[in-house]
Amino acid sequence: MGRILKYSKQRDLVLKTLQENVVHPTADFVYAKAKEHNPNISLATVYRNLNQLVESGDIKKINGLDNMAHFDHNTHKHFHFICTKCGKIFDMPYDIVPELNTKPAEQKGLIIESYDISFHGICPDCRDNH
Amino acid sequence: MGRILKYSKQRDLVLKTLQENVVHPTADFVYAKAKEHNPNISLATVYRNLNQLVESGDIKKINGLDNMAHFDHNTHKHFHFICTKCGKIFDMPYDIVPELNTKPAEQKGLIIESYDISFHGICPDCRDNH
DNA sequence: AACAATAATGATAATCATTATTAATTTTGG
DNA sequence: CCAAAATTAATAATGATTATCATTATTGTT
Repeated sequence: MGRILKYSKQRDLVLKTLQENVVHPTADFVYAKAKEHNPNISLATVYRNLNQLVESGDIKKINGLDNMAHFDHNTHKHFHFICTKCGKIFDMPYDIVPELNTKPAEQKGLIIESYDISFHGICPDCRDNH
Repeated sequence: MGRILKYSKQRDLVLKTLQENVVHPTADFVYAKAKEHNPNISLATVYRNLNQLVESGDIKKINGLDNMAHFDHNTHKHFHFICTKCGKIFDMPYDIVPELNTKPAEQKGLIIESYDISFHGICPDCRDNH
């Protein structure tokens, strides 16, 4: 079981930093932003708290975009669109995908509990600015 | 542009190793298997050739499962099911997902070029062997 | 308010997957 | 066979993330 969490200003700051940034930042970005409010905060503390917040379900981790983990304060079910030019991440509504036919999976004996979708393409900025 | 590829026994071995293993192995696994046929092959050579084969479209790279890249000799369009217990990866047919409604994305100015879906759940083995 | 138990921090070392470097070898076309 | 260029093996380097550890902060209880 996870150990009992005690309050900490740093964890609070990490969470607020994530919530105040619409982007889907990396640990490094959160570290830089958090430092503006607490110059003494350590990178390890940011990593530790991000992981704890993921563990507790307060935020989500996004893997596989580049070689860094990104973090998302939006815990509602949704998907992501990643621009293949600039790498920025956009949210996509959950209902873009209709009900799936899980029969083929069930026939194989697979029990589907969830699914993630990542869309790839070009964002408005990269389309317009050539 | 990519440079001209010359034949190499090692690249051949890496590709064959991938094709002969139904699993979706990591570079480490390919390295271990390839070593059985060529004990002198280097890990860097395996990485280099895996990346070249991805580049040339002969294989695909799967990111975001764990902290390691997995490789897939199946270049047909398909999705993946990852068992949350054992981590094994299973193929899912492409037609499990019906046509998507891309209107919401287009209204935001996003141009969708492709999408990946990863299913998560329990595989038959992990379900049966409790 | 002081105490004891334990979680959290900051600083930094360690880890681990992947990539870069480089001298020697292999491939390929002429 | 030759020369140009790609490939290799071995290993160092990189970069994100995690572990370690002495010190500090939090929390519940006297």
